[in-house]
Amino acid sequence: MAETTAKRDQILDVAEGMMRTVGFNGFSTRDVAAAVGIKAASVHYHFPTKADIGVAVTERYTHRFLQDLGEPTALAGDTEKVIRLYSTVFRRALIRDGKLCLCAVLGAEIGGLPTDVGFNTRIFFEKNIAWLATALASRLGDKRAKAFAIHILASLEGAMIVSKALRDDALFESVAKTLVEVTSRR
Amino acid sequence: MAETTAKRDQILDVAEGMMRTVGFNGFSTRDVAAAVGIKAASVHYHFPTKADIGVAVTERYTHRFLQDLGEPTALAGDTEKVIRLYSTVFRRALIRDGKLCLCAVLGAEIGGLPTDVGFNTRIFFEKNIAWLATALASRLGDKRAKAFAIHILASLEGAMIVSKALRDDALFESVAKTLVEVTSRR
DNA sequence: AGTTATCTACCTATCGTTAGGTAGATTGCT
DNA sequence: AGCAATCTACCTAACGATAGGTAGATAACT
Repeated sequence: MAETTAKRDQILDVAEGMMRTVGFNGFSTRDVAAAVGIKAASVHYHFPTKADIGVAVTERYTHRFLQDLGEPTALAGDTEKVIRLYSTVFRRALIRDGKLCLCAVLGAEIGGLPTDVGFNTRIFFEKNIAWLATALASRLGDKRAKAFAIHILASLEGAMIVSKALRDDALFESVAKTLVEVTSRR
Repeated sequence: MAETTAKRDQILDVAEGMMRTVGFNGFSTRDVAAAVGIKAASVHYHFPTKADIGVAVTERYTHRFLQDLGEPTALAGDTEKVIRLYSTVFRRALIRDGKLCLCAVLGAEIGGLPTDVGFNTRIFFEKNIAWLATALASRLGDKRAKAFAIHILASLEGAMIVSKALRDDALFESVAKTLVEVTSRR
């Protein structure tokens, strides 16, 4: 049962990678199949439709992302620490994987996604705003925490896109740094 | 000569709209054709390949965008005014058109674009960073101006995506407002 | 033997693109 | 001014390739 799901996970890994570089409409199930070393028909054994792959990828991504973040209350509302932690999780995606945040890509093409995949994209954003708002609330207050939460999320998602497009990691770092400076000194 | 180019422009208008909602790989030349009331083959009379449409759309978009911004030196380095003007141009795209910035979408799926279209996407970002940096330089100094420029561009691009995905214009406004607060009070 | 995972082989729909043609406007030549 | 040549802007029809997806045989593991 441990090794049985290997191919299924491989499919998700490959599909996630492709979604994060070319978008949901930029690859085919055959591309995924070729990358994991099986035939296209076999992909459909694990996931009946391409949309199902999208749903599974987004669910797993959101779950992992929040797991990486940990408990929002663990940082005692320290704005700088929150931004540093949050930036680190994004940085891993961009610099280690060389890929954008899945939901930055999906959010950009949201009008062209299967309904369920679009829905999961929204869930990701909602959960992340909630996480950030909770993490910041104890010192900033609910209203200001919410505004900062959206700002942090938006800046880093945008920074990833610009940074990746211009192939310059320093741009992402610049945004992360400015974010700390500008929100801590208040 | 005035009416002759109507269809060509219509094609660009429709294609831009589609690129900004479903991404470059989310629509077909037939979709464009149907929307302008001609056949797919006739689209290729005006633009040999789909990539050519992408190139023309990105060129026109970048040109218009910079034209809307005007001269960067006209704002005398006033950070608040720069952000307000810049936000307004983005707001028009999001709230009036109900669509994302073209290059936010293209930047997100840059790995899946024809080379020339990806190239033009980069040009857009470069020119916008340059515009913002120039607009801010006289009061902030070159280094800080560059950092702020990237931050403003990234935040607003990201804000559009999150705002559109969650169908809540207030999120964009919140980022624009926070941006002013956080960068003016320095 | 039964389940799980994969295969071959195929289907239908659509993709971007091309070929070949046509009606009507424009141009160049006499 | 008349007429042939050319151009513009579209058309129908079809191309080969690829999309997502399905049915049924086959292999592998327990």
